[in-house]
Amino acid sequence: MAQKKFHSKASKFLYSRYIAGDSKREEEYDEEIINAEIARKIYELRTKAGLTQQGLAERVGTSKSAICRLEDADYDGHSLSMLKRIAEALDKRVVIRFLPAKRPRTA
Amino acid sequence: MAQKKFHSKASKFLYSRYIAGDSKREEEYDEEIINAEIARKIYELRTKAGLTQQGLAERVGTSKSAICRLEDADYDGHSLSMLKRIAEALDKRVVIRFLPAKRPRTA
DNA sequence: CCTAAGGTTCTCATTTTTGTGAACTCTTTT
DNA sequence: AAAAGAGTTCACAAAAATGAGAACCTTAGG
Repeated sequence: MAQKKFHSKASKFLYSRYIAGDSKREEEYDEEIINAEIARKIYELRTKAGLTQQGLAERVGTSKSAICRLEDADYDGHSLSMLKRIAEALDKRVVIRFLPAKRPRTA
Repeated sequence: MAQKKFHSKASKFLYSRYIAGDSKREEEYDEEIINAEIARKIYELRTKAGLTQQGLAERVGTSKSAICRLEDADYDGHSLSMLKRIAEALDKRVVIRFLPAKRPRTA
């Protein structure tokens, strides 16, 4: 039934970015990495909850295409309100933190 | 120069909510509490960085009134993109987590 | 082969968030 | 007292996210 496509996009993205060794522009990618991480987390939580995109969509009160969009690593439009809705639907809560900017510098 | 109004709103909000003993509807407030927390954190980070709303606004690339809005505990429109901009301006990074819904139940 | 489930992508109307300036309060400084 | 600095609030235009349906791909099953 399902496709063997895990969170392929997110992974692929993280890989290509991290391995690329583009260390000088890491900061620029930080933003995109956060998006990819969120996408992956949503995917993870959804599948672990045994839900299809359709199923989660119903719980959240939106459409499958909207869920799909959220699980796209390239999606840059995450809002806190949506994350909260997702979390609630999966019996989780969202926590936001401001941590010191990681500057691994020369790895 | 400044006003002696700390993060009064955030505090007031958290107080009134927590102390109210409205324990049966805590979940409903969870959402609002997150907003209040974000507002407080932004205020905290900004002042600790020795910046005025105007100063932070310039770094972020927006107006003082926009910053003021973000520090309002009742503001419900936080977007991840804005939080990332704020974080970047303050040399921080945003971390999002989905934690198990806290159900302190009968405290 | 045909069908259905799960997922992806596209488009577009609607809703929400952001940007901005103005007006106002309070406080400190000159 | 007047002016300037910091913060708040309001209103409205501009930009961005969401809602939703349709079309499409792929795999699993009958």
